[in-house]
Amino acid sequence: MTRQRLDRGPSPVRATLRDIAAAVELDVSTVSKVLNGGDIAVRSETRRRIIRAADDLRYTPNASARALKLSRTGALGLLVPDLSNPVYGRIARGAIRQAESASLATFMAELDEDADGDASRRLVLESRVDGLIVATARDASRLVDELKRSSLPYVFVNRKVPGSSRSITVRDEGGGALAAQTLIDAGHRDLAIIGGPSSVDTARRRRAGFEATCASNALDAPAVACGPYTLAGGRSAMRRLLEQPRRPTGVFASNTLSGLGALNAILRAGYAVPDDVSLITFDDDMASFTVPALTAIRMPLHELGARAVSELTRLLDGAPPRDVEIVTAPEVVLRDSVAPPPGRPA
Amino acid sequence: MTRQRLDRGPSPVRATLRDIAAAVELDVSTVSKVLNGGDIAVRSETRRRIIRAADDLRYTPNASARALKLSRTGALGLLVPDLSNPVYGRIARGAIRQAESASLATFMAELDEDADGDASRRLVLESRVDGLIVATARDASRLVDELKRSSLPYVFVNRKVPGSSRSITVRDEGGGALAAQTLIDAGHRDLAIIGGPSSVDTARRRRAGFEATCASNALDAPAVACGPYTLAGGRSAMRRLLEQPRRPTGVFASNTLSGLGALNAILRAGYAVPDDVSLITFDDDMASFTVPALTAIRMPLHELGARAVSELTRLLDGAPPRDVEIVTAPEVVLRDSVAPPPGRPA
DNA sequence: CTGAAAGCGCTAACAT
DNA sequence: ATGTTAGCGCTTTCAG
Repeated sequence: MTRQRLDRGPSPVRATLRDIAAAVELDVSTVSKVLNGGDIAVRSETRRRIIRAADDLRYTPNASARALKLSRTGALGLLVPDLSNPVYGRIARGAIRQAESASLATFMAELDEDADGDASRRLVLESRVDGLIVATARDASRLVDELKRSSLPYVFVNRKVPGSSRSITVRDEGGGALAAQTLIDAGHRDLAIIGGPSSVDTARRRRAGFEATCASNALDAPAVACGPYTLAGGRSAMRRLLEQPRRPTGVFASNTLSGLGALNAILRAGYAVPDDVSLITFDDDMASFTVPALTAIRMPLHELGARAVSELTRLLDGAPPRDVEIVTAPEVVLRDSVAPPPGRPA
Repeated sequence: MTRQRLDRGPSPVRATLRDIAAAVELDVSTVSKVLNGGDIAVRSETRRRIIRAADDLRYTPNASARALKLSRTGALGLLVPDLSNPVYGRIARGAIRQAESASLATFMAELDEDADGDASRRLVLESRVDGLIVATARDASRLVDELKRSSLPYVFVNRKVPGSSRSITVRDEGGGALAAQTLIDAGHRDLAIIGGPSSVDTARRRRAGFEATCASNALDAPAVACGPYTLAGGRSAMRRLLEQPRRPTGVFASNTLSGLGALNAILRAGYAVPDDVSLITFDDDMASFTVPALTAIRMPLHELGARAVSELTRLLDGAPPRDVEIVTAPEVVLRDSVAPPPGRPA
């Protein structure tokens, strides 16, 4: 049996190094060297011929072969809880683009509703990825165990994980603070916050920032109504706030859905926004669609995703993990839901 | 130089077939056979030992090696225009889950804003995927050329492509028809539609269904205002409709953003929804967040994504491509924006 | 400056 | 019932 590979016919589906080598009558190893590094000892005439042939044959290296040889796949995994949530969509966008500019392909998996994170775990067990970005709030301890065992680089995004310094976050405290300041600047002194579950660290940080700013402006502590970050959660939290003896005039809903729920509750209770109560919300996704359009705090989610990837590539290069807080300041997007409190027009 | 591989130490990062073979003192090929097919000629005692060892060593086959050998990667590519659009998020969800249940990993890339679809093209050129799902409205001819040349299976999702029978779609006509019927059932006779760009085939189909239902109910042809599927587009289309001599009492906005824009325009023009004009919109994503909450036509997007994957796997199995229309009927989600026309209470 | 050889982990046709 | 062999496409010493 000869070592010669059978002729694959006139139009090979995809050119390999061997095809190029044959075309220029050189060895595949030479071709490989030229096509990879740039600065190897090779006659420039030879180099030209090789490059030319590669071009003609539309050569692209086979990712599997390279991965097998190098133990590097050129791919990363991005794990999100829920793709139909635009917040994760925006984070994913940022990540995917950054990955592309680092020539990494992106596997995507949903981590919630995925029993034991099977899809994600397979990505690492089958060595499909060089690293993982975990953007889920849910407890993923099974997966994280697997990650530790496999010594695969990974980062968390938008959540701080105790005992693990590899979290990429945005300035949620700053966002909360900005919300408070915006209401205070409009003249409000009776503030309230619709918070999230205390188990969610972004929720805690937003609230902390809000409360700190109230304090530093010598206001009474704001009323607090917490609940799940859902439409219904925001609605019922808002109802509770409206029933308080001293009804707040400025309310911060610390999440998009909460904000929409809150608006809903206010309007249905017969109050006007912003005439009776001002409302400021978090994350900018649907805020412009309501009537009145909601003033909102916008976080640099796109950058968050991008940064997660660049931190991951740092790890791939051997750097030690670290926590990163995106310093880009949150912005307030002024729309129609914040005005001076009643009886105190601007 | 010996052919024996160097000892990798006590705790190999990831077990290979060779490790198992060593453990049970059999040949790797035997181990491979047992772990792959189930029904090969192997002593059941041997089989047990192998399975056991594989289990103990937590063996998972290396995807790159297998891909290289089999010319099958076990991965597919999902190309969407914009991940921050919840419509594509929902399609992606459905696709990813179905892929998982077919043991396929999912690469994700955005096709818009990606010069020449480079990321997507690399997926196919580098042989990273077994097939592609193209869920983008944009012209992707460069990519499609590449696909044809590479003879890689692919399907389009949510768009019919002329001269190509591999489109997975939902019943957009049915959705349009259902919108019309809903308004007609509420008593409306002066209908209008806010349509999309005529270059978008889903937009055309929604409109066709709407108009057909008007006709079959012996109504005058509805007023039509087309524009881009954006908030501003919907707003300005609606303004035009409101300025017409014979103002429509029932309006169908054939896209989510258009619907939001339309609501906006109506309210700002000083009309009430649904008292002065009823509004029904398309896609259910943000419709429940508005005040009043919008009645909407909900399409089976999740199923659309899932079906795209199952059609793709059919192609992978050698079946010829075909167009598929998801027969699951659109649903109307009744909320608060549709009521009988003014002067004709229920 | 270029080539020969070995091997990444896996599978499959062909022995034995 | 199990083993041998070859090779997928690539990179990387090491020799010439």
